[in-house]
Amino acid sequence: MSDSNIGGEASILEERRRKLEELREQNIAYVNNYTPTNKAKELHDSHGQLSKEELENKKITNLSVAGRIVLKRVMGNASFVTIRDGSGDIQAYISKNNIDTELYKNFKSWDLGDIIGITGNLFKTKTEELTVEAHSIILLTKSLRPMPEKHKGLADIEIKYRQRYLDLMSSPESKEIFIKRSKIVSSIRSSMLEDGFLEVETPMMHSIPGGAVAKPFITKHNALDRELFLRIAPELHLKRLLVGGFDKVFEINRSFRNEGLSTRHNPEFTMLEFYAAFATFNGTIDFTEKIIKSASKAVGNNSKIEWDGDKIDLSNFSTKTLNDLVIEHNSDLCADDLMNLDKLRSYSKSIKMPYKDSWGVGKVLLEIFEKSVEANLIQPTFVTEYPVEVSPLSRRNNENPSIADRFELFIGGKEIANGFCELNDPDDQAERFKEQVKAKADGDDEAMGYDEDYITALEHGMPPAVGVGVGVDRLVMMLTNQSSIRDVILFPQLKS
RNA sequence: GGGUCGCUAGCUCAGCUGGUAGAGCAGUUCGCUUUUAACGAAUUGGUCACAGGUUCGAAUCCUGUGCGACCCA
Repeated sequence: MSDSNIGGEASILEERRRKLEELREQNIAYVNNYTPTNKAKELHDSHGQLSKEELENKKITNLSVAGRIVLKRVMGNASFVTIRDGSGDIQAYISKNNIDTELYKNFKSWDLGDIIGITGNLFKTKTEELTVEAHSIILLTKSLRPMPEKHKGLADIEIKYRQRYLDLMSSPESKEIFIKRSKIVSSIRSSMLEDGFLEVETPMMHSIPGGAVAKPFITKHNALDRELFLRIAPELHLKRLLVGGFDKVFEINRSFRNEGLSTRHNPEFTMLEFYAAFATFNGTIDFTEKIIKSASKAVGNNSKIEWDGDKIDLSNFSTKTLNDLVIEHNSDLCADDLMNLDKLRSYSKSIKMPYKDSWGVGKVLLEIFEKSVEANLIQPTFVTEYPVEVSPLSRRNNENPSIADRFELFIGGKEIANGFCELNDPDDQAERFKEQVKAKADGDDEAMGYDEDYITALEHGMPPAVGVGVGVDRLVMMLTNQSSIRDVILFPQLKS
C-alpha cells in the first residue's frame, strides 16, 4: 500500500524522518542551548537604513540569528534563505566559500519549516536587502511536516483555528492581531491601575451562577460531591470586595456561557469588569470612553477606524436613552406606547417578533430595542435608562423607579460595554432575586439563582458604587477590524 | 432548526453542455556563487468527502449522508 503513496504525504514524512535519522546518528538532532545574539526586527531597525557601503564600513561581525526557514533559494554553490523568528523575517546568504563543504551539502537537504541558527556578518546585497552572511550554520530542530503553502498560506479555515500554530507561522497578519490583542489588554490594565484600581482574581467555579443573565456550564467537584458552575460573570464576587473595603477593583479574565457559537460568540470569552465605590454614573461613562480610546491608541489607530465595512469615529461618543432610540427607529410607536404592555405586544406581533406571556413591559421593550435599534448604532453610543425588569443587579433611578441607572455602549452595531450604579439595598436585591427564581421556575433557564450569601454581604453594607463590564474580545475585534471573534481568540471553540 | 455555498494530489486551486485527472507550490534527481514567490530540466504523487441512482460511460447530472463556512431564526 505504501508503494502506491510514493510522493504522497506518507512519503514526505518518510523522507524527512530519514533526514532526522541521519541527524540522530550524528547525535545532532534537536540541539539545545542555542541563544542567538539578535532578533530579525532588531537588525532591520538598527541597520536597515544604512547603505551597502556604510554597513560594510561598520563591519558588523559575529552576530547570530535563529528561526524557521520560510523561503529557500539554492543556486548551486551559494544559497539564500529567509528565516522567521518571533520578531520578523531576515535573509541569510550561505556560500560554499564561507562554510565547510560537507555542511553546505547537508544544508541543501534542509527543508522549509526547519529551525536553524546562523552566525556571521551583516551586509547588504546588491539590491540593498539586509542579509546575514553565514560563517556557520546549524540545524536546531528538524521539522517533520510540510509548512502551509508558501504563497497563499492556509486557506482551510478549520485548520487555521484547530492548528493555530500553522496559521501563526505562515501568516504575519494573523500574528499581528494577537500582538495587538496583548497591547489592548495591557493598555486596559494600565488605564485601570493608573486610576487607582486594584487588580483581583475571583473564583471561576461558582456554587450559584449569577452576575449575568445566561446559561452556565455545569461541572462537578468529586471530593465535595457537589455541582459547580463555571462563572457567567465575576460581578457578585467583585462587589463582595467592595463590601470588604476595596474601593476600586477590577478583573480581566474569562467567563463562560453555555450558548451557541457564532462569529460574535465564543463559549469562553474575556471580560473586563471594574467596580468603583463612590463613583458617579456620568464619570464612569467618561472613564469607559477613555479606556477604549487609550486601547485604540495603543495599537496605533487614530480616532477614525473601520470595522466590518463601517467607518467609526472614536472621537465622538454620544448618549441617548433607550426609549428615545426605540421611538426614533420605530415610527409607529410613541412615548406612551412604551409603557403599555398591550400596545408593545401588538407591535411585537406586527414586526414578527415572538414574545412570551411572562414578559413584562421592560422585557418586551428591550427585545424591540435589540431587534430594531442595536444594529443601527454604528457610531459610539451610550444607551441609558434601561428597564429595571431586565437589570436585576442595577440600582433604581431616584426619579423613575421603573428604570435603572444603567448604560450599555454600542459601537459598530455591537454591544461593547454594560455598566450601572450597583444595587446595594439588600431587601430590593432579595426581591429581584426572587423574581429571577420565579422566572427560572417559569422556564427561563437564563435567570439567576438566589444567592443568599450575596444578600448577607449586602446586609453588611456595600458603599454606593458604579460597575462596568467590557467585552474584551469584541473590543479587540473592533480595534483590529476583524468580523469574527474566532480571529481574535487563539484557540476558539469549534464544532465537534 | 431553515437557507446558501463548499469538499479534487501533502498545500493552494483549475477541471465547460457527461468521454476515463490537471497546474503551481512542497518532495525527489540534475544544473546553477548576490537570489527576491529565484530560475531551468526531469520526476513522484489521486478511493475527485461518503453511499446510492441515471448512463455504454460520472469529479461533472439526480437523491441521501457526513464535515465545514456564511446568512436567518
